[in-house]
Amino acid sequence: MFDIKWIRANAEAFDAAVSRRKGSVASSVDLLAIDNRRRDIITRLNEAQEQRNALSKQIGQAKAQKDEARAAELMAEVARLKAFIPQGEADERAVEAELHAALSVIPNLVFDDVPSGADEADNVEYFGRNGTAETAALQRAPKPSFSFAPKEHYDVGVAAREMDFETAARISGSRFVILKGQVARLERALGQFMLDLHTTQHGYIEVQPPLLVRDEALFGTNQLPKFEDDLFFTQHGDNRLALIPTAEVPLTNMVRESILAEEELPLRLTALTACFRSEAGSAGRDTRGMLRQHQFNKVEMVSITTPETSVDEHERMLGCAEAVLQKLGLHYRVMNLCTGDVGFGAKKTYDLEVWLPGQNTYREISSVSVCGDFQARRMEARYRPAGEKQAPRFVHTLNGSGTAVGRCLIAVLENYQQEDGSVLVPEVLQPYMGGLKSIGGQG
RNA sequence: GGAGAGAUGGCAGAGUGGUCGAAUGCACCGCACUCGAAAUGCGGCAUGGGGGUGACUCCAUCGGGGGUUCAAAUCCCUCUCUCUCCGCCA
Repeated sequence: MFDIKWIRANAEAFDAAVSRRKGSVASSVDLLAIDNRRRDIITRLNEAQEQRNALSKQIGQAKAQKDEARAAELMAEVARLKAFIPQGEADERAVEAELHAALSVIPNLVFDDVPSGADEADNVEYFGRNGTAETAALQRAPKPSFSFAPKEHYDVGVAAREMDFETAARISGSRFVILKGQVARLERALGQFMLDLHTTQHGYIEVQPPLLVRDEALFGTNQLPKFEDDLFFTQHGDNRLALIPTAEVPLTNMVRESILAEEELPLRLTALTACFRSEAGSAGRDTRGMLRQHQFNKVEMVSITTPETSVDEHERMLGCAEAVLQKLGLHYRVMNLCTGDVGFGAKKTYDLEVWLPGQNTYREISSVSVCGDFQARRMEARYRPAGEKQAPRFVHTLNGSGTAVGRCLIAVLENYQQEDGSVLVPEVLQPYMGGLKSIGGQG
């Protein structure tokens, strides 16, 4: 959400930055035209209100002195203004709504170090600050090699038995899955492992948030008004609640309409929740297997920071997500998303793409974004800087998956599969699996 | 689901139609007193918007929205939320 005053003062910079965004048609000329109308209406309305207030005050004084004649005279005078004020108020409401609607659909401006590009093909691999392909490789597992042709996750022996799409479809339709037995337990182990890692090693506070949220919360994290079609809604009476598409929504909105003390920042929150997405517009894509589901589990991280620290926090959060894959021994790469691929609310996004040998490709498993004050403005989330009499400032918000549990399950199944259809359990998950070193083996 | 009460500044809490953006207390900041601190005294301390180079000034805001009135924290409608009691329930 943009500040119209900032656009007014930085019109050229705004237009230049907006033009880097694919398909964005916002122009400062149009916005400032609305703003000029708005200010004109406000100025005239304020003048009329000022007169009314002054006269009303005199009426009060006249009545206090029992001067009814004088009061009646003044009341007649102020009656003239009555014709204008309600109209002026209505005009102001209309033009404020118009401006708000126009500003609501403008995507965030990206940082200068976001590469220009049209789509994901133009994303640039990232090796960390001052990092290189060599230094990054030292921290990451290499691509696994196989003495047989690795299968896709749904064909790996144990998964073929315990991943049930047919039954799920009978109950709920396409893009749902039922996990059973050891595969279900492995999924649970992954979620527990990630949550424990972030809470004990990375300083995040564990949260169990609501999974159903209001429109206002969705506006705060930019799902509304532009991306309503991607959501599922529940209906009760005349009201609706949305099923969260990501825990980013409730976690980030925890600070909405509040003024935090600077000492409370950074505020780091994490949650393991189910996520629900309609996947409108992706019909026919990734239809086999559980890569793209209407419902999936995800561990989400959210950080609320001061403006000065958000960029560093972004790198830190990327490291938190990477730690998950490093400890699981999964090969991956990090992509700095180009202007055409960065999400609506982000100033910059890193995607973690895990290697899937069965598909012989990298697939997104985590997305880590820094949003600046974009969401904070939509939520009215501020903090009061330490020190004397400082005015509140908007916080900065960041969010990242750490990581998508369902997709991580796929990665484990494909990367740790054995020729006999069994799957080795990564060492860090074994405590969560009752010490099992492998699942789906004979006996 | 039924009945009732309520929502006021960072917090607590007055204020039931006119000079109220709002008493008082706490917290916080500054100054005085003090070797220093505590205590005490004095002063300051909401948010958003319009206008002005500026000192400054005007408008709006007492949970959200709408209305009555010359004038609304105060009256009416509505929504949201909180609390109490009853019922039901994981």
